[in-house]
Amino acid sequence: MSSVRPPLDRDTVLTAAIALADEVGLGGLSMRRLGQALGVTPMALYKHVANREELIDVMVERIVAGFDVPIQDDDWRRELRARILAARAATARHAWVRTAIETRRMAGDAVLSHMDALMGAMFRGGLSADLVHHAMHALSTRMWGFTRDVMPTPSLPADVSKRAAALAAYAEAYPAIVRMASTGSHAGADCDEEAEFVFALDILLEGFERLHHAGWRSESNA
Amino acid sequence: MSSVRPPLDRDTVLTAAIALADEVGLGGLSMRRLGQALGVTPMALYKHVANREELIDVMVERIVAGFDVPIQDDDWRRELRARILAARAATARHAWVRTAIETRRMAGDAVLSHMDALMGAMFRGGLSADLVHHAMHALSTRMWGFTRDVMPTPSLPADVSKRAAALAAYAEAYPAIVRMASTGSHAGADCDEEAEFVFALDILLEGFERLHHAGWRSESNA
DNA sequence: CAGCTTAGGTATACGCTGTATATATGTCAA
DNA sequence: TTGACATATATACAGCGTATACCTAAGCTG
Repeated sequence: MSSVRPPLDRDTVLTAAIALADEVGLGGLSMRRLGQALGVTPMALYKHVANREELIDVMVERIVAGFDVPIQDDDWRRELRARILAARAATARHAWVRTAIETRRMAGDAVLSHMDALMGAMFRGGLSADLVHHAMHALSTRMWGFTRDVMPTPSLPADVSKRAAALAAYAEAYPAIVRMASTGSHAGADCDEEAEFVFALDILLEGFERLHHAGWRSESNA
Repeated sequence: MSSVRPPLDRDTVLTAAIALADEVGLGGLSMRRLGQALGVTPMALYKHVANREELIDVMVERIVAGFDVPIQDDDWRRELRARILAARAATARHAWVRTAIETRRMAGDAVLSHMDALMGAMFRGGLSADLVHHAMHALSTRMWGFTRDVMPTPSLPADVSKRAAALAAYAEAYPAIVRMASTGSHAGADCDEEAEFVFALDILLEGFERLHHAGWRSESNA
C-alpha cells in the first residue's frame, strides 16, 4: 500500500503545504498535519525541507514569484501601481501570505526581485536614491499588496430592544466612531477593501511624485 | 515560604506579563514562564485571566491607554500627527506591542478611545465621514505608531576577498537594490526609522488635507 | 551476480505549549 | 466550630517542532 505512493519531492511538499495553508491558515499548518495530508510520517518531510520555518520561506517565495508578470511602463508611477496591484491579486488568493510575509526574517530571490522591480521603475523615472529609499519604507507591507486591517470594533447586540441603549452608551463614549459608522455607507462590515487599498496607495504615489518634482532630499542627505 | 507571598491579583499578573514580554518577546511569554516569574503555578494565573489570549488583550489595552495624553489642537492635522507620534513613543518602548496589536481580533476600550480621538480631530477639522473613514484605513497600523519593516536583505560576506565577487553577482541580479544601497547613506542597517516613519506619515496627512480641500468623495458615495 | 552506498520513510522520544479537571489550603462569616 | 468561598496546586491531555536511530529498497560498483 505504501509502495504505491510515488516518492515525495520538495515541490510536492510545497504544493501540499500551500493547499493546506489555504484551508486551515498558517497556524493550522503543522508538520504532523501536512504529513497526514501527504500520507506520510511527519519526519518524512524533513528529508525535503529543513524545518517548518524554511518551508514557510519557500511558500512565500512561490507566491511572490507569481508577481513577476512583465510590466513595463514609461510612467514610473503607473508601473509601480500596476506591480503592486498584481502583487495584491496574487496574495489575495492566499490569506496566510499576509502573516507569512510579516514573519519572514530574510528576503529570498523572488522577494528581492519584486523589490528590485519596484525600485527599478522609480530609478528609471528619475527619482533619487534618497527618495526611492524613503518611498520603499513608506510603502511598507503595501508593496506586497496588503495592509493590516483596522481592528474590528464590537458590533451592536442582536436584540433589537437593547440595540438603542447600547448605541446611546456607545455614542457617548466614542462619538466620532458612531458618527462615522452612522453616516453614509461606512458600516464596518461592508468596507470595500479594494477601494481602501487603492485610496492609500494613490496618496502615497502622488506624494512621491510631488516630492520628486520639488527636488526633495532627506535631512540626513541635505 | 509560599505563605509570605501576597495574593496575586489581575494587575500584578498584567504588570509581570508586560515586564516578561519586554524581556523575552511575545513568543517567549508562556503561561508557565510567567507563573515562574511570579513564583506561582501556571494554573494560578487562570484565576485572574481567562486565558493567554485575553492576557495579551489587556496588555495591549494597558499600553494603548498610555497614549491618552490630552492633546488638543485647532489644526486637525497637527493633532493627528501629535497623537500618532505619542502612540509611537509608547509602543517603541515595548517591541512586542507590534505583534500583539496585529493579532488582536477585537478592539478594547483604550483602542476604541484612541481611534475615536483620531477621528474626532478629523471631524472637528471639517473632514467628511467618507474621508475620515478612508483616512483611517490608509493609516492602518501607522495609527499605532509603527509599520512593518521592509524585509531585511542578505548582507555581503565578511570575507573581504569574496566581497567584490558577491557584490558583482548581486548587482547583476538586483541592480536597483545595489544602486540604492551604494548611494549616499542608505545602507540597510543604519536606517533612521523615526525619519522614515514621519516621512510616510506626512505624505498621508498632506494627502488627506489635499483631498479635503478638493471636496473629495469616494466613488461609492458619489 | 554480490555487496555496499545512500536516499527516502518510519518509529520513538524529548521538551515545550495552553489549559481542563480535580484537589487542597487558608480566610472569613455565621 | 462549621461551613463557604477564594486562591493556589497537582495532575493530565492533546498538540507542537524536531533530534536521533533505525529500516528498507533502489542503484551503482567490483
